[in-house]
Amino acid sequence: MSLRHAMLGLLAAGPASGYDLLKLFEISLANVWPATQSQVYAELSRLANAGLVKAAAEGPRGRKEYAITDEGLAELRHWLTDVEPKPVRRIDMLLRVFFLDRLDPAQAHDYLERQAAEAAQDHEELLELRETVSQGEDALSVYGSLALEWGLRFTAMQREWAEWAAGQVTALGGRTFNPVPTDPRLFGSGD
Amino acid sequence: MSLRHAMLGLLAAGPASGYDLLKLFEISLANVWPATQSQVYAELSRLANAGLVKAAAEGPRGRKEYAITDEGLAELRHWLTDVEPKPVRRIDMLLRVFFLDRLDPAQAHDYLERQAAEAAQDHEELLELRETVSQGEDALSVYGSLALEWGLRFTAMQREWAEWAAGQVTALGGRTFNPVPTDPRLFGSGD
DNA sequence: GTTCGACATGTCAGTATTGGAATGTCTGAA
DNA sequence: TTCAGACATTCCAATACTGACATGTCGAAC
Repeated sequence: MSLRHAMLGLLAAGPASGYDLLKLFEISLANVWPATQSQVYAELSRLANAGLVKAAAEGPRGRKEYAITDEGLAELRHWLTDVEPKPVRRIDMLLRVFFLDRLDPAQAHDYLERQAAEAAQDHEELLELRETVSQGEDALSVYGSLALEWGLRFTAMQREWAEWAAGQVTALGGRTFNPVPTDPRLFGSGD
Repeated sequence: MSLRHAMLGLLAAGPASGYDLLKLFEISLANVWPATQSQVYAELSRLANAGLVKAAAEGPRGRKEYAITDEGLAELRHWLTDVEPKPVRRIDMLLRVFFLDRLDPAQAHDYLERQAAEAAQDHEELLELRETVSQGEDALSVYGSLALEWGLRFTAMQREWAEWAAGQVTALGGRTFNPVPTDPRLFGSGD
């Protein structure tokens, strides 16, 4: 239910329409929780239905502004203090690492070097983003900069790891492996 | 379509039943791509339907073993070499950081300290896992250890970041912020 | 000889996410 | 004046994932 709480979090800073929220998602939260139009509008209805937000004003072009309710604010605080965040569970980039033995060592090495390059580029982009954003003094910018620092550290770590792993693959060379055990000796010592 | 390719990757090491695959997911891939029973059996049918695997043998208790086909092997290699992995997009732990200004500074600090502790514990668990697994000499273990090293670096990074961020929040104290801009001056210089 | 637990597969309803289509309004620039 | 582009909402079909339910078999230990 993180989308729901992300929307409550944004609305906690002031009333907004679905359209506004969508822009806020794109500008501030794109790197931690992307959301599509259909998701935002649908969830806004559910939120209103649940009494966590209420219609606050109508504007031109059918614009509908919503404001967070006391109940919504309580729910947001509850989520922040009492519910532990769900850890990231699926990492496509790492999943593939398990199957790199199906490739030539040279191809496996390339894969890891590509990941290093990708991480380096992401790192650069975050540095640029920091320049763009550092003017802002609002809360989203201040706390957002903590998140940005996480991204910087993450991409740096990923780049270093991928370089290291590429080196390991080269060191391993084209050696072959014992079969993966799937019989009654399942997951024994591998000998 | 990562589940599909994860299954092809496992079947590339030898024939297996849905039940076998489920165990392999739990033991080897739980930290990078968890899968449930219903997912595995359903995907196995689709894979067979698409000609990427074929029924290889039947055993007691209705056991059905599948083997990867040449087409399946080609698809696996194509996925590994030509399709870039999808980056992780949703990070619940970081999303919450954006809304920490809705809490007392003390509570925000606690949140970050809890994340540090969580990361430290995950790090310990991975160290234990490394001891358990290091006996294995099969390919999943060898390449899996590259993935494990990623986890070790990731949890170390996360712990350090969270400690740092907790310190930042304390340094910021209880200061207040400018409102998040949502009006015509949208996302200006924040002044 | 029974019974418990591991082996083994299949189905279902509910939720989250994606991406696109459909529709219409207002404003500013050419 | 007209017309492109931003503003603004709603609905839909397809896919992915979760957690539970249903069903049955085999082997080993008691």
